[in-house]
Amino acid sequence: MLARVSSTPTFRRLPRAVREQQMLDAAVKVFSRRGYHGASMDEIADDAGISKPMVYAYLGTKEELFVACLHREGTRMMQAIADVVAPDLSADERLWRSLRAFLGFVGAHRDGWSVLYRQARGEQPFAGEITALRRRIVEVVAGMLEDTLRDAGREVTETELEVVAYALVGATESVADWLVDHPEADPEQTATRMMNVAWVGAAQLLAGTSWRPPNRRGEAPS
Amino acid sequence: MLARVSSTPTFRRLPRAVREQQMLDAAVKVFSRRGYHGASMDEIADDAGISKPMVYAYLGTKEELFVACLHREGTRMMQAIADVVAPDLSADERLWRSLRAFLGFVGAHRDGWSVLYRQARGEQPFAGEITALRRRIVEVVAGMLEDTLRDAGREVTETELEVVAYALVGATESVADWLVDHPEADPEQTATRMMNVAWVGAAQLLAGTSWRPPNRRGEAPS
DNA sequence: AAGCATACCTACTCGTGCGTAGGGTTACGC
DNA sequence: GCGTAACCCTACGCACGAGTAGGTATGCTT
Repeated sequence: MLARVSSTPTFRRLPRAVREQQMLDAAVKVFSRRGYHGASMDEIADDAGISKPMVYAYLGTKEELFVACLHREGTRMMQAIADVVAPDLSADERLWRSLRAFLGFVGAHRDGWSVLYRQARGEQPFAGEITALRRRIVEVVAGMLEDTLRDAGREVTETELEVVAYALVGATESVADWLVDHPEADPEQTATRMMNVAWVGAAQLLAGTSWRPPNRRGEAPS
Repeated sequence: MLARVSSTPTFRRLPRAVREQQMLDAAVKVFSRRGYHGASMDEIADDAGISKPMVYAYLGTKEELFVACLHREGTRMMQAIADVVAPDLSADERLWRSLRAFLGFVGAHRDGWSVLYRQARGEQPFAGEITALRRRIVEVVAGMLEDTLRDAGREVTETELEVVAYALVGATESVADWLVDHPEADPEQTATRMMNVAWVGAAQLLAGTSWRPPNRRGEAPS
């Protein structure tokens, strides 16, 4: 039995920490391309240049591996935002910087985060985890809105705030998706456009300019 | 071999069209609860009160079955909107009615459409189909915006329009999700809130009130 | 009443892919 | 140099679930 005929002797044994990162890189890549179920542990192991039992030894089951991917990429994304946002900034500036950082991040890693994120929202085992993350983000956004609103001396119910925040978050996710499959688009400019519709809308709304349903024809009042 | 010991003799043979609907009902239910992969054909058949080969005979493979679900629910949703929108209405009224109908529909079928929709966006085989549908909707929304904008005598690039439309669509989807897991919420009122942020934002924006990125500190101009 | 199409079933095959048993080899401490 | 612990492998067991083969009963037509 001839072993390792030729090929670069890159088969050096590597410390655990390094291999784990390589595995995660491979996993993110394969999960993104094939989806959670479409991805096989064999392919991930193969892509990481390692054999399957190693993956199990280091990162656990497929489900745990996916969570680990989600966790790493999610943390990176949050970090990218945290790096540019300081708590002493005004609410609109905080929102602007977050948006900029977020779309910049998505644009820079066109696969990876946003793809995993979409995957996770569908699959039962992860939907909960993702929903929790999403809720945290919504609360931050709602907080920003509330700050501005308080300065303007306006009262709004919590539900109202929540819905508006959900709308903003959803809009941003959607625009991020758009960014992912428009490689020629500039994240910076896209962020500006997004900020336009989001902030102008929210600001005007909170300032009191509200839209009311028309009652023109055939709408029976109760 | 005793067959059918007791139980209601509901085991009457039913015409194909009826059974197909029962199967689709069961499929939608199971797919929503378990997700595409989590659902088994056995469970769907069981839930429909029928055996597996029947499902294959009438609706084809699992993938085809899921597409059939998507198709039926999607058509129902589109129909709910088409029922209340006439082409001779003003753009804002068209948008308002669509929104109202959409959130009303989602609210009325709290599982079903929106859950399947989320599922489909993640899985590779259906992502294409869903993206196409989504694009059509985005184009409709973009059309509404363009109409209004043309009336206001303002010029905007197609890309700008597309991004704003994507933002609006994403925001609506997100709010729909919120509605799904807030059973106590009123779709009508939610639609109004949504219209507030969407339309006021878009209208103000297209009227020329745009937000510009601040250039306060340390931002080197190119 | 015979014929026939359609509705319907039980009981299989078989691929796929997760997870593991059990064993080799390299580095590092002593 | 020698033990020990970490790294890494080939090869398998096994469950699960999609899809099917082949046969039975029922109602509708003539």
